[in-house]
Amino acid sequence: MHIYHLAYLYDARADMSEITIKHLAEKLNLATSTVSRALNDSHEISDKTKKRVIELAKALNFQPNAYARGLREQKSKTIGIIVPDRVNHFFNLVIEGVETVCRAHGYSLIVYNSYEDVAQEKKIVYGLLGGKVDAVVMSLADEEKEVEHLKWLQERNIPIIFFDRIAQNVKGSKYVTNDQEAAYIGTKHLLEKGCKKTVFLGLSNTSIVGMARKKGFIQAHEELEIPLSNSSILEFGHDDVQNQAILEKLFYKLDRPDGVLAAAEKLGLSAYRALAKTKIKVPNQVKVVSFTNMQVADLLNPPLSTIAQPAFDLGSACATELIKGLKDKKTDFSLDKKIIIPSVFTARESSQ
Amino acid sequence: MHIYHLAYLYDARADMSEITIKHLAEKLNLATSTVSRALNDSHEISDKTKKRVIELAKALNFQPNAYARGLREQKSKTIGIIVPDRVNHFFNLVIEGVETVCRAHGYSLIVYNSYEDVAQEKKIVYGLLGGKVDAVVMSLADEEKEVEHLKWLQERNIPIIFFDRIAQNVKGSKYVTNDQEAAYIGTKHLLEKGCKKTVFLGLSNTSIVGMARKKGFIQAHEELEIPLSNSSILEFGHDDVQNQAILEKLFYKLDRPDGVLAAAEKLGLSAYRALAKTKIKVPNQVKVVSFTNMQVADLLNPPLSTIAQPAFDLGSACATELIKGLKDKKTDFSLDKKIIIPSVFTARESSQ
DNA sequence: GTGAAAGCGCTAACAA
DNA sequence: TTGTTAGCGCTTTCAC
Repeated sequence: MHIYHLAYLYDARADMSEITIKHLAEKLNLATSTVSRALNDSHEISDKTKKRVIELAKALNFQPNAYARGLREQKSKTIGIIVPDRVNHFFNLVIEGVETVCRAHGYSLIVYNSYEDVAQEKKIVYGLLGGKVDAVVMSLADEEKEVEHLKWLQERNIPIIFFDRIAQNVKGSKYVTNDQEAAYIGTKHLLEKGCKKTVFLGLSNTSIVGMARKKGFIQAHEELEIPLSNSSILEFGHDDVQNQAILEKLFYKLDRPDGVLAAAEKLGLSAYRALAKTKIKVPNQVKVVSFTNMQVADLLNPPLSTIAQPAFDLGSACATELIKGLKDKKTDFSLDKKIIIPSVFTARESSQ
Repeated sequence: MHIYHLAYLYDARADMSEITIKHLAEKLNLATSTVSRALNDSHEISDKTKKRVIELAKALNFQPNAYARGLREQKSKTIGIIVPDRVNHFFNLVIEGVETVCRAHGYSLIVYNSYEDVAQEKKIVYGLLGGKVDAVVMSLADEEKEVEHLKWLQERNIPIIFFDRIAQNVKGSKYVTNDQEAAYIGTKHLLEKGCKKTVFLGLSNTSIVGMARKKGFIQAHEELEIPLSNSSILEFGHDDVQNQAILEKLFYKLDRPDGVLAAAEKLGLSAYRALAKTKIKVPNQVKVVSFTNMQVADLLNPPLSTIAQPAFDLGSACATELIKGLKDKKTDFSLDKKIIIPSVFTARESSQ
């Protein structure tokens, strides 16, 4: 009775569950090792056997168990990407670039979201040690306070490639855009168009990206010998409503700025909303240049000049180096180098 | 002092690639099974031993090997989500909703992108059989031509929950928004605002979502007894440039439409661009309602009325049901049911 | 050209 | 309460 019950379960399992190499081997009267070799196109297996094996595998839709293979091989053919904000369009484009290269080389990609939180980032990184990924592409969660978890990962021979918010105190390949130069170009645009009072809108985190952009803003003023007051560099938090309120106040003032460089998309939009809301007709008198990747900058009126990062290219460049290195196994990923990919500045003038 | 001891142990293992349960067991003079049980907080292990084990594990930053565990347990504590377009903002919000619930329950999430391509989707699904995920949340790649791969997955006891572009011929839980109703409301808005000649802009795929929106458009006209000509239902491909050209032509005509319902964000934007480009001053005479999740609709002029899907909620609802079912192991995921979460219609009027 | 057997790291049934 | 052992599915020596 008990036996029948078990037999029944076994049969049910046999049809319903997964096909393994062992099942194939039994059906074909071969050893599992032979089947494995045949499926991996080993040269020591006869063409005839290979054909038999592959045919049956296809017919039964055999899929190798990723975990068994990963355990045995000690690698996963998977790379991980850690971004600070999964919903952000910029990072999505980077991810798409990475994924495209991965797919082309038979790698899988797992996306992790650090929510701009170092604690979360650490959790992700240490979890990665479970062998889930062979390598990591990442943009830091926030200000670079802690790096032990990154060094730890590298010591475990899991290479890291950094992009955008790169680490300063960890060696490795770093892919960035020309943030300072781009901010410089954007600011010069404002100044050359006649802006007399420009402001820089930055997020209050001390991210390397924000710093670079601020430097570019200052650099342009210095070069054109235009004095900058303290009130020209503004810092904002993450609360959009509050930010907009501050900006509205700014634009209501009589000595309001006539040129704005926004170092983040959300700040550019907040500035734009604040301008739109000012009842006195200032919008057209204030030029805005914003770092952004949004697809609708050309639809706004007055138009928003933009600095767009080459996100997709950034991602595919990272992945290309990574996978190449993973394959030849000779690459030294701790080599410190920086690759700069230029942003695209688009000036848009009001038609009115 | 104790700490120093642990640090010493750490150094001793520093060159070894990874810490395993076996390493811990040796250091502690315990069996691997004891260590395993201690780490999993088994009740049959003494508190003292537990403490010793957990302390060392922490000090060495032990991380269990995900592949070994997955292989042994035959489950991965991971769920997969398959979306047609990873870069699309709507799907990103859904993903965020799913991820939030997953994290809260200790599940990992892997995102797969089908690129709106059924062949790609099949590849993903069959690859999933490798045991990488315990369950799947998905929105179909395209028109529902093929479903064997989905049924296959279900037969392998991997539950699927559908959302947005749901399957008609596969049983299961289906989470959707009220597309027909939302389109109906949007269209009625246009008609009540006095539009005499309305057009529906849809993508030419036959997705269930597009169909429902089209139905809503027609329903509103029928209800208000306003006749619809053939030329009122327009279908577009995926080439934005070409779409915009077609729309420009449309708006240049003397008998141009004065109301537009766009069933996809990209079409709404193309229509908007086309309107902005027409030299004759038509923009303000044409009202546009678009399905969209973009964050800047309020910045446009003339304003764009929008129908936004509750993407995050959709995602978290799917994940909640899924994980609950995975946990109690009693849920029948082949039960056919539909959960409708309402969209949000926002009417925006021109201030001019 | 093919088979037998070991072992990747983990958990659980069974022993003690 | 702890130890011994088997085995998840796969690849890879080492035999033959």
